[in-house]
Amino acid sequence: MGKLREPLRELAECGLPAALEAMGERWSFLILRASFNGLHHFEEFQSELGIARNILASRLAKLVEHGILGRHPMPEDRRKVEYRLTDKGFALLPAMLALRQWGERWETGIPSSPVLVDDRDRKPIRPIEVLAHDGRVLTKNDLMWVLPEDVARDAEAAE
Amino acid sequence: MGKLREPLRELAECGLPAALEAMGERWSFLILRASFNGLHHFEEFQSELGIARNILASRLAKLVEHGILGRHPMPEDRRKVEYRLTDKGFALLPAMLALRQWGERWETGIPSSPVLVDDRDRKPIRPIEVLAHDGRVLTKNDLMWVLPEDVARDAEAAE
DNA sequence: GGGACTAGGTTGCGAATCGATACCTATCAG
DNA sequence: CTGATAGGTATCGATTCGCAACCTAGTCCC
Repeated sequence: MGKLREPLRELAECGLPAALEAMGERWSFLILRASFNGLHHFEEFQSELGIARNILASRLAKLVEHGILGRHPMPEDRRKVEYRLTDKGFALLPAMLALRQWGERWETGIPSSPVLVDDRDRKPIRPIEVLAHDGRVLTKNDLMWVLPEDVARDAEAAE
Repeated sequence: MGKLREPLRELAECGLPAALEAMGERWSFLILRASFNGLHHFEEFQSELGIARNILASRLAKLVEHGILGRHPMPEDRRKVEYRLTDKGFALLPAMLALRQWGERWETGIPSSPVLVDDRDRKPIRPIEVLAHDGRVLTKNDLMWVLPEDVARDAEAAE
């Protein structure tokens, strides 16, 4: 990726700041992970994560506000509220996995548990990687940043 | 992913907390993005991101300490220091892209710029997704969490 | 060599955020 | 009615953030 012509001083618009606005706080990803793992209730998050109640309340509210979690009061026990991932929240799975996988590979060294598998054959998913249009795995020197207007048009049939 | 047998109360060990320890602060990902985009110097980060100088100094120090950025004093102008991504830092690219892509899709709606392309054909990379062992794209209902000991062994030849 | 300038920080201080703990309000079970 | 449970608030001290001013090498130019 040294292939960049000029340093591209203008980082310009990018979804990253927006994503960080929703997910940037320290506990947000951990709450999300807990959601992915099937936890739904305030007390479950609290005791699993050991987070302070006021912080948890405020993070849950923020995640709900951003449409990442849905807040569903339970009709059969009106003390209870279920927090469940929305589609938008679910769409954070690749980001969460990529981060987790990085931590596993470069920080802890120990394989995470539980593991996400394809339920067809129960084999673990592939590591999250950067792939080319045609599926090749791309590494450092295969990559290049360009402005959208310089992107090769997709000639559908082309080869 | 409702396929989970029991809610897996024990989230157990996972690389995520470790990753967040390194990258969990608000500016860390933005500094990283700037690095990916070819910025190398303190003043460049500062003026590009608009971050306070003391915060920038402390984030850079932390990223260096975690081995995500390397700090290289320049021999030909000894006032200057270059911060460059290490391999470990580079390995955060999928996480950064996944987050950015999520922000783009679910928050801003506008395509990010610059765009990362395969330098072979200049076509944009694929979106970051969860893939099965064999490359199929997996969605919500194809996924399942299991404990590592219950994972189907990789019979190499199998089908 | 001397003065101006530049790169990369550090220091101080007020404002916002975090975290632990205690408390509150519905609801439910017996 | 009584006690326990779920999901929060309120309070308060400890951190962290963000702005601005300042500092220190090293460089540039004459």
